[in-house]
Amino acid sequence: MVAETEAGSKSRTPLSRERVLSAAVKVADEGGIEALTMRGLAESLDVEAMSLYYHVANKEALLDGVADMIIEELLEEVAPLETDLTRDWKGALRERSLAARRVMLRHKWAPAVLETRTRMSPPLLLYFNGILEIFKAGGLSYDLAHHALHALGSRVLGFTQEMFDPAPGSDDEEVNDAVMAEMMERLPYLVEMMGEIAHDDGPDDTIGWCDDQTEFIFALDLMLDGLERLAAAE
Amino acid sequence: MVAETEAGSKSRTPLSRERVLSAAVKVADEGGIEALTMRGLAESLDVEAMSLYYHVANKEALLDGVADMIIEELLEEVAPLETDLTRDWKGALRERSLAARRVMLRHKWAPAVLETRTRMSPPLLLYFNGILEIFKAGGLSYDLAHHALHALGSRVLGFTQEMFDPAPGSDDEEVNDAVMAEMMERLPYLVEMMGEIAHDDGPDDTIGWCDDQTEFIFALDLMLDGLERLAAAE
DNA sequence: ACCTGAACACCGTTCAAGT
DNA sequence: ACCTGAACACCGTTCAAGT
Repeated sequence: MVAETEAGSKSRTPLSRERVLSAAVKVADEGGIEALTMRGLAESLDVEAMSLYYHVANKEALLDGVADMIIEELLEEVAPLETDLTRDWKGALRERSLAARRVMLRHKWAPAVLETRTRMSPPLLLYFNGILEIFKAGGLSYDLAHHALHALGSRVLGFTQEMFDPAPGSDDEEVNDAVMAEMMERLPYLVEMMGEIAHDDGPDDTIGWCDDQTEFIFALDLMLDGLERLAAAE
Repeated sequence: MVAETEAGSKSRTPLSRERVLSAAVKVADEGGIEALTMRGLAESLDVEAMSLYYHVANKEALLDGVADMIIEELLEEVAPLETDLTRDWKGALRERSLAARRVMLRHKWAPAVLETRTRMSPPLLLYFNGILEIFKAGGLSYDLAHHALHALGSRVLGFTQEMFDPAPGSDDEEVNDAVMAEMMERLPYLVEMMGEIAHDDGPDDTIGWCDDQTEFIFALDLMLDGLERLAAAE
């Protein structure tokens, strides 16, 4: 009787490290990183929690594996970009950073996870090697390239700490005059800035206040321009 | 009979929000952020875990409070620095960032906690207002100052993601030739860089590889110089 | 080789109750 | 007003046992 193959809960495709990690990414994508528990992950795979331990050592190792999944996706996103590095290393690195950012926007939980990983995994080494290739094509010394890697930091991986959510209590119209007056007094520059910037660039997104993409690019270009200048001076 | 005041475990000084938050910082300083549990914190205060909930709403609120404690320490560290902003805004901001970094080095767990806070607390607003004051003294427009805040990001708060620990398995001398050969082939730029940089700056720290302080300052100056150039062009 | 059940040592948190 | 005990719903993880 081999009929149980299609009988629903019985004999599902066997677990594997790959399947566990993919499922983990999916769980985090759908429910956020706090949804990624060993027990919840197991359930999403229609398996008992303890079965996972046969394929990953523990939760830390699971997160390490998940981080590598993201880096690999990043390598794929970046693969089709490689063209004439020698002609425009700055543009190449810019494109690469923006590609990385696209990946991170698909997995909003990923930056936080990557930041907690400390080990240097093979795919990450590969990724950094690719960035160094761009620097060398541009003629930077290894010394400058090394500093540049640190300086660009998480930006070459596609994320910056976005600092703060849209607004603390943006729905409270109850900013009474007393509070406002005190803010004017104690935080004059902040208040003035908010007044000035808010009008600036029209109603492009919901709040029209801080456009992450714009700020990401601003910082990226600021560093790339600075590096170019340093490279020229070497 | 008021003698129980000195009788040891009885009638200790009563809890308060301040005492809870200070104790929380101390626990994290001594045992790392993972030591900061409601139960552990309570024990350090010689109190039951549930007593904490009278002074903080929950653990998130506790972390919010702890983050504010750090920002306030930061404001104190930065207070004695204020001098002639108009003459040298870049230097002023540089000093401020380095002061902030000193605070973060005293509380190594703090950057990770601050990064998870989303709300804009009063002390944080005050801190940002101070930075804006510097930008304005330097003649930057609010538009540029706003971009600058985003670009400098966590650097004005004294931290950068230090990326990676000293080494993944730095104690294994077992890097056999096969592995090394494969690395040379797949990661030529990384291998070459490591060879070149390692010798560079002598045996200053243990590994002599990545000096966080140096990299922090490199990135900081890179951005400040870039901003200065943009400000001059405005 | 791969998966599981029962159990352990931890979490944060509620709620009714004590002083 | 401030603190507590007992209990609940969750964690990650071990270990001996199943197939």
